[in-house]
Amino acid sequence: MIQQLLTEKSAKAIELLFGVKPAAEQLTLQRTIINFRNQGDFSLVVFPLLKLSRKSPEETAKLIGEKLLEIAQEVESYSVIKGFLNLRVKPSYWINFLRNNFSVENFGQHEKKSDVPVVVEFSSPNTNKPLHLGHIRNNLLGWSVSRILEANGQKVIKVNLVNDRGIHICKSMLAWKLFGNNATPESTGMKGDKFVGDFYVLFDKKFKQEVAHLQQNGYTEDEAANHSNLMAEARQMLISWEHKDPETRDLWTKMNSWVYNGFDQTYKRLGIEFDKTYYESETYLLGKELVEEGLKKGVLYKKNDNSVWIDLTSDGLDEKLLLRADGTSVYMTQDLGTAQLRYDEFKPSALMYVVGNEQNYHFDVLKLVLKKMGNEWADSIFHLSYGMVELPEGKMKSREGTVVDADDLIDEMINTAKQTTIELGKIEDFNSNEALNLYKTVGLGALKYFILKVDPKKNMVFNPAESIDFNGNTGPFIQYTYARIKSVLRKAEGLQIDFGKTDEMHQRELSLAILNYSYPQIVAQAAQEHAPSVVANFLFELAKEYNQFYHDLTILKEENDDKRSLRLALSKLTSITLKNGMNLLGIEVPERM
RNA sequence: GGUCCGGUAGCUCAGCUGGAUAGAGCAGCAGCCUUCUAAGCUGCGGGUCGUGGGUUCGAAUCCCGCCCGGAUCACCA
Repeated sequence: MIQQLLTEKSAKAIELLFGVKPAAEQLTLQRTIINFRNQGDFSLVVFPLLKLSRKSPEETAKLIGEKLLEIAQEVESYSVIKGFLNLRVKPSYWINFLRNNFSVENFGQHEKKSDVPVVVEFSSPNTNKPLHLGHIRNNLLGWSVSRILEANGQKVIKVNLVNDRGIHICKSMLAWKLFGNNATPESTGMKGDKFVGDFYVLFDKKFKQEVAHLQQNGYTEDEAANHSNLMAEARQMLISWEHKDPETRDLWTKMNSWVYNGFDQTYKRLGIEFDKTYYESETYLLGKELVEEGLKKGVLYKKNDNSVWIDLTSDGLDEKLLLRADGTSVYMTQDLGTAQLRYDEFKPSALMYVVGNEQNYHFDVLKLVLKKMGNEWADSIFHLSYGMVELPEGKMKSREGTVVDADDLIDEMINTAKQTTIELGKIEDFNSNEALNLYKTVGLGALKYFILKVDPKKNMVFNPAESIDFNGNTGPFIQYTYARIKSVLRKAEGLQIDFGKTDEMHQRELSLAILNYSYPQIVAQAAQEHAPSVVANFLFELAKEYNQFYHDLTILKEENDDKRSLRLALSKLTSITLKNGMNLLGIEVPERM
């Protein structure tokens, strides 16, 4: 890596000049800022070195620059501006890099690191309502982070944990039973998850009516809720379910299968799949044994009513319930159990959970409880906490009907892509199938990029009133750049790429080469930070750089064979980098658009 | 109230392991297609980086106080 090499040689130069080896933190080598790119490619900051040199910044920089010309064959020239030593790397270095990499299809893929997998859990929907924009962010993040880890040579197991049981599921079941008239998704022509979701909403509506009615008869709000027949029936249904009552179980199986059918369609459209799906109905009893164990070890304790707790106050958290007085488990108990299950099953190097930041506390507790019970592997638990997607006026609220439905949004994006494409007159020679594929690719590309370009940690704002852009820092911009390059490459087929004795490069060529060169480092950084946004922002920069290159220089019409070869190689490599990078975001890239 | 996260241009976001004159995109204005795809390129206007202190040769970036916004502190999941 050239940065590392230049840093090492600089250290050497300093040692030779001033007789002292500089500390690592005294050596900052950065990409030369854009305004001074004509002066060099990388810059060494000399201020921290003045203590060693005991000379002015300018003089120090000059001395180091001269010395580097002697001892670093990669350095072509230097210039000094204020306290910055700008170094120009010999073009032959980049040419050599291009020669070796310009047609490497898996450019950016790191070598396999180990067979020990990382387990990534994401999506984890409830089966009582359809997926919405928040789920989309979760799914895209989980998918993309998995791809990024894979690109870094790690083995990844993508798992989904479906929340398919509980009182909320019983609510939609009960509503269907009481008010559904045996309707089905087939009989109504509805998507299964939407169909079931409507009954969940219906339950809530009927329940509120009942409560309001009771309140009119003199009950307080709390009393009314407690006297609700509907709620009592839902609770009874949960008990029946837990007793494996056949009729209840049949209804449950039937309605869940409708939901899964709907989810599968959405996952497929998003291009997402899992290696393994867990169901809470099968795992919700796990964790009780762990609690027994914890009691024996004295890590947990029982209160008078027989409920089981852990005291985390000494760690700055609170007391946390793990088993109710009646011995039933809570969310935390289940999660302890599934974590243990997953650890036993895969012996992974890390257990990753892609879950919204509203659950930060939950995961702090989860990790701590496991740790206190003596599980060293608890340290490998990583909560990939992401921010909420909000509307300009704040949170999405189902009550106010402001929740942005996943399918609707996808439809809308594909539709906009269609309109835009037709307006621009891009598809005269496309057959209908090609055209449909293009709309899908571009529409989803816009949506996915829009979401993934934002730092996962941060909340983000989505304004339904403005459609997601197709120009500027967007997915379609990058896709367009790719298609543009492919068009050039198609026309260049048969041309020999052979850059014999090219020894000088245009600034645009240089920048493009260096950006591509840094892509593998970007992939590593994205993995380290668990941030697809790192890749997204890089790709935008690269696409922008290519468009400038494309605008300023000719490629096919260049008559000098060496220059044309260099530009074709740069084009080819850029297309590969764009494609591979977009792939890490789960975004497809069209050959023409 | 405790804990955690955030506050950068009208809007959406980069930059945050300290380094050069704080960057993009959108929106606005002005240009560039008989030339490899104009979903592109170029230019203009737009900033007390919430605020007050501190550390440093140097602070949007690190530390402390305060203000504002959000999340969370459930025998819901």
